[in-house]
Amino acid sequence: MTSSVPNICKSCSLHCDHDSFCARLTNDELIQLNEKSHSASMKRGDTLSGEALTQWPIVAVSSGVLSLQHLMADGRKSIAALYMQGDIIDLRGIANRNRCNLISLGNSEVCRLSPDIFERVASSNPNAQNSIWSNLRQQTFRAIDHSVDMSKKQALEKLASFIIECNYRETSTASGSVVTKIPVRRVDLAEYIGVQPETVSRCFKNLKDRGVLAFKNLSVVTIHDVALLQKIANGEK
Amino acid sequence: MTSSVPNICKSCSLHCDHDSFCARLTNDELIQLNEKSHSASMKRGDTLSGEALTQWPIVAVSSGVLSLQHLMADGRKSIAALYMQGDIIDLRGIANRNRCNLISLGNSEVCRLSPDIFERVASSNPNAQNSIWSNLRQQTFRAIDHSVDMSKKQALEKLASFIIECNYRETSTASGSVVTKIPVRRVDLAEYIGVQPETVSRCFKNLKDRGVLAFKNLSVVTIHDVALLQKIANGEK
DNA sequence: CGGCAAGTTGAGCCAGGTCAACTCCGGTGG
DNA sequence: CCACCGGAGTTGACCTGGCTCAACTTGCCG
Repeated sequence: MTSSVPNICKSCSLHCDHDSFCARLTNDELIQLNEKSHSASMKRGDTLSGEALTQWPIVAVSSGVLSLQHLMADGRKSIAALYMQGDIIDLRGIANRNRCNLISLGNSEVCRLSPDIFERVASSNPNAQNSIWSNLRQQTFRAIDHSVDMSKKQALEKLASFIIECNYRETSTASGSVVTKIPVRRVDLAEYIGVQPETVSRCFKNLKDRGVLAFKNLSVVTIHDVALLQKIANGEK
Repeated sequence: MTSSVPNICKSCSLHCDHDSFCARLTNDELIQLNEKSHSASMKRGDTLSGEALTQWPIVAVSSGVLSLQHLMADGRKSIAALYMQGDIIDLRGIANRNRCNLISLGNSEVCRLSPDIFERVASSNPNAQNSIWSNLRQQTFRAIDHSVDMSKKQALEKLASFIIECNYRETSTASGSVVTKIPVRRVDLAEYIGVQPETVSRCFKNLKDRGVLAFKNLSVVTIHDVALLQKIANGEK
């Protein structure tokens, strides 16, 4: 049996990107996993929830941005987490907790992995296991940092943190780049950092007026004063 | 070689509690891990940070409550996460992110595991690995839920969520018990839910006045109306 | 029975929520 | 090519929940 990379994986960032999960698999493992998995394109608003998540609770993000959304009884909506390229969303066991949906915030490519094969590969391939573990830990740290941001920071500080986070998480061609893409709409950003869209707008204006950053367009900003942005995010002045 | 459980483990909740990590180890594994680990008692304010965490980034909580604290530039302090009995705190890789400390909020017993042995056991014992994974996922979900609570809820709702979370995480003798221990001081609670101590006090008063709960003493409450508490936590009325 | 830390209560103030009006922009059809 | 439309983002005016600061009460330990 010749084992060659499945076609669909050849062009997938999860396979091409050196330190993501799929890149660590042997060809055989990749084939097995691929056979039992579904890859899918999603567009803004497409949702995975309920049944779909119970049966296929593991989703790998190849491109785009997904959000985990919670809905409160009175209709307040909030984005609990953002997932981007390389994240492996493992929602097994979340059913015990609050109901929530996985919603794409734009065009995105995902791969819905078979839990069985995923688990099997994870325990037989330590290299792959490390990758998963490290990604999961990163998600935990991100969630923890985010909850700190949400609990103590004020709006401007939250926005600054968010921009820095965007810059940091960008599939950084040149890391430390000062041109950063804001990969979500204003209203999604607002839901993620827990303020109103109006407030986001005002805070962006504030940063622009102070010369901290400039807009190329709505979704691309140039950071003129990284140090100051970091100070703001960290609560100085 | 006779393999018997190390003395120190015999009385440790991590070993006795059926579904926690240590309980899943073979005696040999337990002995190996124990040899290279330090167990320690901590009291209120005792801190693990910097060097100590870099070299020994994995801490298992046997009893008590630990907190992960972030400090902002202007002195605002905030508790990012609470760890209780059975949690395995794996801080490997957190150094890339914000500096933070692990601080005990009262008397607690911890076991600082050797990363090497921990990793080795995890990959050779799938049963143990499952336990670790599941705990880490729970931590992630908790952090995500918490960040939702922080970002969109108001003080009363946060407090209600916190009480429910306490009740849920209690090493529940009888689950669903309406008597719940608040395992932290008011000021720590306030830092965790991101409000001022004064506000915590006012919200507790509110819940008491409405008959939702009653105090046995400062740290033990009886929930008289679980349904209402849940509604409040979820933002109804 | 002090003495101190922890928690509570009160009064005033401000960051950000709310609501409404307005602008901007891309798509569509006459 | 322009007029129109609808959704996204912005701006302004007002209001309120929770922060602040200060005084007071309670509980715990020697």
